[in-house]
Amino acid sequence: MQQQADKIIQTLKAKGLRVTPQRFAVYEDLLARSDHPTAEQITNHLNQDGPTSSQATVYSSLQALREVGLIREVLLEEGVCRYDANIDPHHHFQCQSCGAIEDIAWDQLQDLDFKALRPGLQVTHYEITVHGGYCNRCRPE
Amino acid sequence: MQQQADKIIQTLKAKGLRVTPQRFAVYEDLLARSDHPTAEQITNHLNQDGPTSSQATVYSSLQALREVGLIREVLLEEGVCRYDANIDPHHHFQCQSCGAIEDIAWDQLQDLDFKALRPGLQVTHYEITVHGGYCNRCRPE
DNA sequence: GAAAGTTTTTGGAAATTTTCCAAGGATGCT
DNA sequence: AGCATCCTTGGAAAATTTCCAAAAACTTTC
Repeated sequence: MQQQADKIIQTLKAKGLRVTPQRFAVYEDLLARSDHPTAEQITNHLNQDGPTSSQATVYSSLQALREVGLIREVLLEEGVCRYDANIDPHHHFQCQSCGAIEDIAWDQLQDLDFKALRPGLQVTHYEITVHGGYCNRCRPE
Repeated sequence: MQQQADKIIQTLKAKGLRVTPQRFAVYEDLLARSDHPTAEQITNHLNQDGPTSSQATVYSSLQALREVGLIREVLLEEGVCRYDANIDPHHHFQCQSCGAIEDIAWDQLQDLDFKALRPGLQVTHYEITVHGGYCNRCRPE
């Protein structure tokens, strides 16, 4: 695990961010989970064994990490901004029963052809959101 | 335009909603524009020539219209919930310069094949969000 | 390794957006 | 028209995010 910590430190430094315990913790937490937590969920998780990061710091850290491209937002529900440390291109699936979000690997869906779009519209990035079905936990038997 | 108004009234009634001036106005406004406005933008637009709908009513109307499936949310920016009266399946394009959102007709992108997804995951709906390029207003030169 | 110069953290206040509430008003049915 | 129900309203409340100035921490420099 020490190697993992070193790698996080090197990553943060490489992006020009100072390595503080709070920022480290936010990024480490996001890297370790795949449930696309909200800022509040991250704050609670970090502080569950004694206070380590204030609310304002978590927001600030998330913003800093997002600005340098280490994490990104996932917006699938009204009024809920979730975060994801998986910055490789990928798609999302949301369970229609419990709302859980899981990743869909990029190569599980074929590449799209944008030739039919109106001229002059050059695509830099796209993403597919899939609704329906049930996640592992909600699967009916 | 009278026919358009009658049609809106019939549509609302058919969904079991009472036709009030405020609810009519919210739906009419959304039908008439394609810029995916926020609740605040709708409120301001409706009240620009004298007060017609309170803030709470606009939110309430939007919620009622969404519950019966006449409008839907569009979530592309953090903390911003936009609304769209186009409920036919379609995709969205967001201009990377000004953030404007425009629709992409469903048949301009090929249908996706979900065979590669894990078993048991039946897809009920999906949607593609395209970032990049420039909208008509931001087109360079 | 201490001082200097930044950047970051913090708690609390403030801003923003959305929801709640109870009262009065409007709508659709008979 | 009368009635039951649903809707609107202003204001308060809730929920989420940002701002602020002071204190603390990180990095660099000497």
